[in-house]
Amino acid sequence: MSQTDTVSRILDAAEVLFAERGFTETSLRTITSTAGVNLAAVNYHFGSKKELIQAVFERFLTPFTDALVRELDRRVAEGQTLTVEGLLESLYRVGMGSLAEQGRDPQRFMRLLGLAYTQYQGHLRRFIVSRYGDSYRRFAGLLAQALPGLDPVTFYWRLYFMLGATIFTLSSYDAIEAILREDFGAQSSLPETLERLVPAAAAMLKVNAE
Amino acid sequence: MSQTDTVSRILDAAEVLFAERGFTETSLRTITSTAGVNLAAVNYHFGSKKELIQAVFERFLTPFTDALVRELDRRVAEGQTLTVEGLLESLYRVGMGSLAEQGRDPQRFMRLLGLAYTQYQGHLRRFIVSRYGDSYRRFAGLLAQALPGLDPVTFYWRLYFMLGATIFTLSSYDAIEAILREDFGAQSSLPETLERLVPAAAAMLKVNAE
DNA sequence: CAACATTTAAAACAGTTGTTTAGTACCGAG
DNA sequence: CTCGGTACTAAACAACTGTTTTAAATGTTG
Repeated sequence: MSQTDTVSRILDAAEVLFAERGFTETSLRTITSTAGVNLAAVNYHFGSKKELIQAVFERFLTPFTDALVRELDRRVAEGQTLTVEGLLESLYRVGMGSLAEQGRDPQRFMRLLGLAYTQYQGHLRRFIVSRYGDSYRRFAGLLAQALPGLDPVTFYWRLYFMLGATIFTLSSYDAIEAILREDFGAQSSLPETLERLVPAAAAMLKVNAE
Repeated sequence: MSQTDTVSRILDAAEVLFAERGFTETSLRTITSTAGVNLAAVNYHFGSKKELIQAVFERFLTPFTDALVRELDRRVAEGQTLTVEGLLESLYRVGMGSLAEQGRDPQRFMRLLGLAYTQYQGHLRRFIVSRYGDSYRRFAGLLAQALPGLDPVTFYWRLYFMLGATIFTLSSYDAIEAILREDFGAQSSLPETLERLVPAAAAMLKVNAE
């Protein structure tokens, strides 16, 4: 079993288990046994549980943010006028795309993002902000440009409202979808939900703007 | 030290610590030592840690939902026409009020609600749904009435978008407020944030309605 | 092939977890 | 005063936590 094999087997197992139960609720023994590797392999390859958690996030935040920034750069270079809806669509489409490429589950990604925000793990938030803050500000800046006439403080609160709606909904996607299917018999896919989210979030951002 | 004293001291400490760090990250020893009571008192009075968690939620969800339902009943009985904005205002005002009455911190309440949704505690979600599902449906029903012409599935997704924006934002209120204060020097209070949230959430709910 | 560094393995480590047990202090009723 | 039950406490319990150590296996390079 080569190194990359063990490392990625650990990451795969950790990603799934963390998303399912959270960080503290997932022991290294659970991770290594479902990954089929030795317990000590985690500390050997990653150093500590903390660093394993960060590695899990890094593995799918990096391709995502890279793809997002590339997409934004492309659209700006082409001289496109970027609307609020267009930017949200880019965000969601790139998110789906960059994950689907790797055969990764987008909902798992969202559950992890939700955990990163709510859990008591100072190191994680610090890690994410320091590593991906630039991409975040790039997106936020373009979104602010598409919303002229909005004072900055209001804009940023709404940005958080939007993030909340997105992360919260998608991280509980399975549960919500199950409830709606039971009550209305109507099943909806993740892309459909994002199609509902774009105009709703855009409307929220645009109140009193322009 | 009377029973009620010990019980409520435990609940007070648990509420603060759970909101701060989460459930698994808070040990019974931390709770009992900050409460100034014996370790075994938790299991004696509550049975288990699980039941302590539920008791913490019960203690402030019950007055909140009771007050909300009373308020909704009152407004319906008076024959008021309930708008989306009016309903959201009721929700937020009652939330603030019923907590302020008891001298409880509303943000802590929100952090706990956020945890209930994101943490891996099946028993908690089940407990909350079975205990407070009726009040939830009462509010959702009135909100749906205020949004005629919206198909039920779209309505429910938007309801979750709204919940997400609310819970996510308010549960990270301190962190967000700190960032905005640093970047813009503008400090905002919780009521101000709710005043921003009402029109934004209402706009999101109302897209294409009526 | 030999020598080296990398990787895996089993076992032990020290610390923490929630829970239980056994016993003590208390307090009002008979 | 004594009894019966409630409230509390100290101590121990067994299980589990992340991490480290020691040794064996493996692969790579000269």
